[in-house]
Amino acid sequence: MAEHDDSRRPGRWRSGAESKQRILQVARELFHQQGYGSTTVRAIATAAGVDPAMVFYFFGTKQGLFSAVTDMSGNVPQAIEAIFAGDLDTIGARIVRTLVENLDKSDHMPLVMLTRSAPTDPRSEALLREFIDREITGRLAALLGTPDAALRAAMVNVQILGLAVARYIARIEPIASSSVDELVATFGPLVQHCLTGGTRHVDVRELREAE
Amino acid sequence: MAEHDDSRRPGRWRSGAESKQRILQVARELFHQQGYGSTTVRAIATAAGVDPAMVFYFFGTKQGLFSAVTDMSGNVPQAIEAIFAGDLDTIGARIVRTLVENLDKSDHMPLVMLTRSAPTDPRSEALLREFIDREITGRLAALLGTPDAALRAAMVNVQILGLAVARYIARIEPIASSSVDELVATFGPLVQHCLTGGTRHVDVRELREAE
DNA sequence: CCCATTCTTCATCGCCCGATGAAGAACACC
DNA sequence: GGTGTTCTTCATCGGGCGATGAAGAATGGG
Repeated sequence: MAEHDDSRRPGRWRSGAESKQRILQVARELFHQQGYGSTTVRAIATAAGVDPAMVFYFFGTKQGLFSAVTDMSGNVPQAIEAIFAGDLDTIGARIVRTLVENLDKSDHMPLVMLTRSAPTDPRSEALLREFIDREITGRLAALLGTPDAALRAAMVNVQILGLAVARYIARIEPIASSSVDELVATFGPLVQHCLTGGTRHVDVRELREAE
Repeated sequence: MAEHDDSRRPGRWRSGAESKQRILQVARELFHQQGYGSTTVRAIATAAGVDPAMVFYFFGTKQGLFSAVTDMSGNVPQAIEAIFAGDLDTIGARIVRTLVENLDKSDHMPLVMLTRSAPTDPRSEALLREFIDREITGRLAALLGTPDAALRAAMVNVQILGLAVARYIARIEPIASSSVDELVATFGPLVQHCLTGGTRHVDVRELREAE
């Protein structure tokens, strides 16, 4: 991006759809890096080689652009689908691998974007909560079927959020510069333990009436 | 806060130190709730019943105020000290309890404040990283003394960050509305497992040459 | 009583923000 | 070749931001 000079004159330049795509792509990147509040429409427009007014022409408001960007209709649900396809014994590693691989691509995967925006933007906070509830907690709870499923899913959520923040936001070592395989080796078993590990402190009566 | 009306006239009103304290207190609260970028000096001043210029009079810049607020010279290190005082077998529960109790007080404890600000403020990101490195990773690594200590400490960091984000930022259920005891019961053993659990994938040779 | 110091207010500056509205340039169609 | 639609630019508005500087009011010391 950023080759937007050479004497632009008014009038039709690109197919419109192309400009829209450029804006979307740059917006994804900047929102991903800086979150909603700290990303300005003008910065997006400049980086996309486009007049700021075009952003409003295509998306109405800044929030409209953000909604278009955080819209989860891409292939992300597909990746999530693949997690729950395999067997339960190795789902921990699959969760960690899918998470880190998708986040490393830095392309879309709105989770980091939302996590970055949630602290300052109430809308993002709600979106993040809904996303996790729907795509993680819900599916995990359904998969497990045990009465402590909600609790186990919550533990996995903590792993996911902690991993995302440690690697991509706070950039804590050695998490930040570990390879995907190393992270899977470290946190895969941990997540697995959260889901299918010993009953820990769970009341036996609850388990009995569930099976 | 917010009773700042009744015909204020220019001149000396409070002891100065009192105004400074009011500003600090309100700033702590707002930074804690909204992070650095989304909290305005004007909002702090208004909430403290004070002219915005006073903030700059006392603290120079907005960043100066933030530094004063995030200064870790209070009793927080003391709370951390208590964690490492007890024995290693129950340190997991102590970590979780201390973390949640301090965060619930919402008074200072800059960890959430920094976590909220880190996504948008590079300074906060650095501060957060340094804080965790110094107060958590360093101490844990020294306490364990094993070659995989850094890795285990990193796992604990993920737990801490994940717990903080899930409970205080994304507000994911049932983490957000659990009691302290419930969280300790759930995550204490998990943290303990990270620190003193089975060797998992760790090479046996490394463990041998450490003991 | 005066004066220096400390605290407080006010007016304002310059900047960047999100957003609007009009006007112009390239195209498509007939 | 005119005509209407689509895309693009430009100028601008209103507003909030961080920050500054001067001036005014309470205080305390001599």
